Amino acid sequence: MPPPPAGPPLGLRLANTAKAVSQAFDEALAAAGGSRPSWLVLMSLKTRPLASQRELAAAVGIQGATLTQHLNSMESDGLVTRRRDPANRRVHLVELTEQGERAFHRMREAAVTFDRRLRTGLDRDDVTQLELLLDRLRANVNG
Amino acid sequence: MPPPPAGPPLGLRLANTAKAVSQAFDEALAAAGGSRPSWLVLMSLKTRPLASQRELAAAVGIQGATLTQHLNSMESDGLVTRRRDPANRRVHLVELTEQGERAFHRMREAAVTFDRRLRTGLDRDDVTQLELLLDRLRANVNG
DNA sequence: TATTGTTATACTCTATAACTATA
DNA sequence: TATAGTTATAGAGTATAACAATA
Repeated sequence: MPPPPAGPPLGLRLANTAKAVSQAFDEALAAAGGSRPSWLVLMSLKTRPLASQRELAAAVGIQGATLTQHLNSMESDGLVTRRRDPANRRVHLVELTEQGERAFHRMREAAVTFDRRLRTGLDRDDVTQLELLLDRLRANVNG
Repeated sequence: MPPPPAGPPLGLRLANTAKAVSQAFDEALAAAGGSRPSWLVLMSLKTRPLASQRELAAAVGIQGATLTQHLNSMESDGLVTRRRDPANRRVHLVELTEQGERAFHRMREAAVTFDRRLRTGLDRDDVTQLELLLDRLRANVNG
């Protein structure tokens, strides 16, 4: 069994890289007038516009009550509206406003630009390899 | 120029993986009675025991005032002591107590065990490759 | 004046528990 | 009773600004 390699442990290196990348991404989103949670919410809504808030929270990876907080801000910022589903009045349908659509497009552009920057100097094989390795790390901690 | 690959963008995948891995690591540290900031502080202190708080904050990657908050908790938990440097009384020397030493060893063991789990099924080339790719991502956003 | 560190305060993201409305 | 969502509250981690102590 080989000894572990030198330098900081893998988990710490991953965390440090993710921190640096996430900060840069958050700055890019902020420059486009957004934030990470609002971006994740808008992206999920554009993917499945009719999701209930429960589905939406699960898609974003947060609790329902946490989602409510973000939706409150987004609604008071005029990005989304909530109305009851006539078919089941317990369910609130979340929909993008015109302004929400524009915000989504601005953030998407920022995200695409950021991802291009992130990939600089990586060819397709590098990206595939990296994604594969990341998936294996996740499997190792989730198992 | 090839189109970007399908699926979530690279930055999002990195963030998601890092979130899952970080949560698992935080749980492992918590089970050992620690937390991420206290682990980073203790690790930095063991590496350079005489660092001033400014150096320490920089090593951990946080602001000086933020470090003070963590040191306050750690001091009231009996893990560290602060005393003025006789040579320059502006500087506070941070030192581990006996209890701090024991906490460090518990957390280190948890971290080593975690890293072993994280590497499951990865050979040394995989790890090297992953570290290389992470470094390139970081360089891309820092540049 | 400059440097080191602390205190006061606040922000963001998150969570849990108790609640309301609906079924 | 069960489900969808909200409100109230709290906690962790972070930051900035104003301050005290020291040089």
